[in-house]
Amino acid sequence: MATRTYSISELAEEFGVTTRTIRFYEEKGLIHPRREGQRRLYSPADRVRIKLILRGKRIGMSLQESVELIDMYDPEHNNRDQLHSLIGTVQDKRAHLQRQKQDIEEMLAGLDEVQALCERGLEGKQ
Amino acid sequence: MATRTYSISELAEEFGVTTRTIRFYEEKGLIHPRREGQRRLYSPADRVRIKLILRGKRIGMSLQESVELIDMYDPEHNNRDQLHSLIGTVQDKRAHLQRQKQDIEEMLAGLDEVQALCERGLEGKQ
DNA sequence: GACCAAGTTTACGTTAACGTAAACGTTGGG
DNA sequence: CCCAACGTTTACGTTAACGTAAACTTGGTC
Repeated sequence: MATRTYSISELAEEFGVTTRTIRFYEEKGLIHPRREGQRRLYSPADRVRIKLILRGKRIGMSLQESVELIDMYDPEHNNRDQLHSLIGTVQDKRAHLQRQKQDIEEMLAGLDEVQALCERGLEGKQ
Repeated sequence: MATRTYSISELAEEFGVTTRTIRFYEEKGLIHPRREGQRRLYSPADRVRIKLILRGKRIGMSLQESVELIDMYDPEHNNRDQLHSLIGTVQDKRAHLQRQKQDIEEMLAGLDEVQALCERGLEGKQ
């Protein structure tokens, strides 16, 4: 089962970024595509990494933060101490994300308010 | 009822930022504190603006974006066209925020997974 | 009156995350 | 054979959001 690969422009278009961005992520050690001669060949795994990085960006994470989060998935952690400290990190990230989620919910509530005010304003002018 | 005011260092400490940051926000036109002689005096309204700006920052908004959102609350919009376009902007912001919220929920689900894996790992080593 | 803490202006420095441009390789089609 | 599309490296430029430092003022206090 020959695993699919992607070209750089293919991924750039899919994710709405430039090829420069994707090369930049490689420069920073965030991804490590294969090479075919000189050309980069991206695996589905590479593609997912990019996707996760961009997801992180959308909620204001730095590239480093995204990578740290992504790397929590792969099991380089073997012994008990590492597992414990990883669980600690997970708790921290969770707390951070929950705070962000609450911020967003407050903003959404604010938008509801604004919209209600707008509609009342329009009603008067009708 | 004499309304309370705040000094710059007071607010800086409350929000965990430097005074430089607060002055920078003023430089960019995000806040307009009164002056008493040379000193800046911040009103409760100023304080809230800073709070909202920092809330925006936490979810990755730029300062400009935060201000745009904050300014949606004050009614400078009088006529129907302005109200309609404001409602449109509200919809856009809402969509954006909902996307971010979903991103966060996905990440939280991912963290649950990681933690479960950790705990299974620890169980084996017990 | 000397001093200190808190505030002020001015100005240059810094970091992240790319943008932009130049100069070059390669490969499939007409 | 040529060129147009796609890719590559190298390198300098850019913007946002402050940090940092220097030099000055001001209000209280010992």
